[in-house]
Amino acid sequence: MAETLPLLTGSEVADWIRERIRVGRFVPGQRLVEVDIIRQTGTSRSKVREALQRLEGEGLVQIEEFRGASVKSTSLDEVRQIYRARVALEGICAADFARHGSAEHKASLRDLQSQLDQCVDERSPERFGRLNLEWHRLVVEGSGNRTIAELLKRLNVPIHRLLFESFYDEARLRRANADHQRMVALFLAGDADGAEAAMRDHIGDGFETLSKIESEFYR
Amino acid sequence: MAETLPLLTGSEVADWIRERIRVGRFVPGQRLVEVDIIRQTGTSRSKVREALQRLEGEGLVQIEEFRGASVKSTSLDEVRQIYRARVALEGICAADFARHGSAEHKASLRDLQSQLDQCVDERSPERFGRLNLEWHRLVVEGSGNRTIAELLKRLNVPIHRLLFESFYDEARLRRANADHQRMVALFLAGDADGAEAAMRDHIGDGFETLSKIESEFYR
DNA sequence: GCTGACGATATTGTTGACAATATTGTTTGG
DNA sequence: CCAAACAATATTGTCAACAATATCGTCAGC
Repeated sequence: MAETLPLLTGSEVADWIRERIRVGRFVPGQRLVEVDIIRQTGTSRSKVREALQRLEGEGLVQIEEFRGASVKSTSLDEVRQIYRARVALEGICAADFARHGSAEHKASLRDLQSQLDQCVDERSPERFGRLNLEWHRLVVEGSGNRTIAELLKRLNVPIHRLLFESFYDEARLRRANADHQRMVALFLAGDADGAEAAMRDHIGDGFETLSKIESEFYR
Repeated sequence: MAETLPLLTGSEVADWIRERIRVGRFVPGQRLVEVDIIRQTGTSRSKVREALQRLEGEGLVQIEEFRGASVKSTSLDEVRQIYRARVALEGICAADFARHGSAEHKASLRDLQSQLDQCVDERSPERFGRLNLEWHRLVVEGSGNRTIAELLKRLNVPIHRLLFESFYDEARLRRANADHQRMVALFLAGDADGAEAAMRDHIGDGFETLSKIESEFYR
């Protein structure tokens, strides 16, 4: 069960830690003690230190002198800022995807959408959450902008768990899926402005829902 | 002249390297040999290695095993992607600044604009370039979104020198300043949609100019 | 003269020991 | 019992030595 595989490079250790933060195995505020990570990953200290420095560069952990690394906590206002960035970036990706996206990408998205439609009827918010991530990732990929894709990947790490929480509200789930359906139609029609506006509304809505959730997520 | 001051922390060494990349003292493709940086900064090897790993996390350098770090070069297509991200992010900052920006921030921007106006008559593209950076930074700061500010700071590092080059074209400089003047008016009037549209056009124009410049910048 | 093999040097990767600091536990005086 | 001073431990920061690999120069053979 526990993945105590021996990791090789410092970058892989960073991936390992990032993933654990993403899924909530390491929670905000938690201290990341070097020895513990060495035990769990089977790597050397220099690799762990390298990984932690990398993650600090990404803004995911903070390092205090002689006190070590800890998972950075995210305030509600920071979540708002992240969503504002998402509105801007995914909005423009939606426009670019509608305008320049390949027929293959658009077909993939349409297929994915039909899977999402099933989830709504089956009442499986977990699965919906996963497919939802994939849906958004596909749009960004289809826009052909890897720079923005990278920015979004980083932005999403701190809010990953929140995203899933929001889909336990079924009304929100249904509304989100309706947005998705509408956007798929706009993508296929090549309506860039319409797709961008719809994406911005959709993500804006997402934050509205999120900010109302009772959560001990914030500091 | 040469700043061979002894730097203390690894993070400071990273700042030192990043600044030298930004201003073109380290050019794309150039190898960053640890010993050289140790000599120039007066720090130890572990600090330098820490700095380089951090910078790789930021995507500014690439590290190959047993071949060390080198400044990552930027293709024209990557510049395009960066500009697409800027269009999105600075656009939304413009809207937020027009909507929620403080009177103080708006006054500061108006003052800065008058300095820029002087530059146009004085024909000093270097000074215009510096003030232009400050102008954009001020808008983002005024929007109150530090997350986006951080993203933009990173995005701008690889294109910093290109930005200055574009203002040696006087027509471009005059057009840019006219854009700025128009936007300042929109900010003061609180016209969020107008400000966003203007910012997007302005930055889009910037890329158009850039992509026409003959430059050995790209790989 | 050219090419490929070989060795010398340069550069980076890794490990371990030690120093500096923080954290925790204990004792002592009130 | 509480609090402050002190001691013990844990944790991180730093450095230097060594190993692994790449790069460069040299030379033999054709």
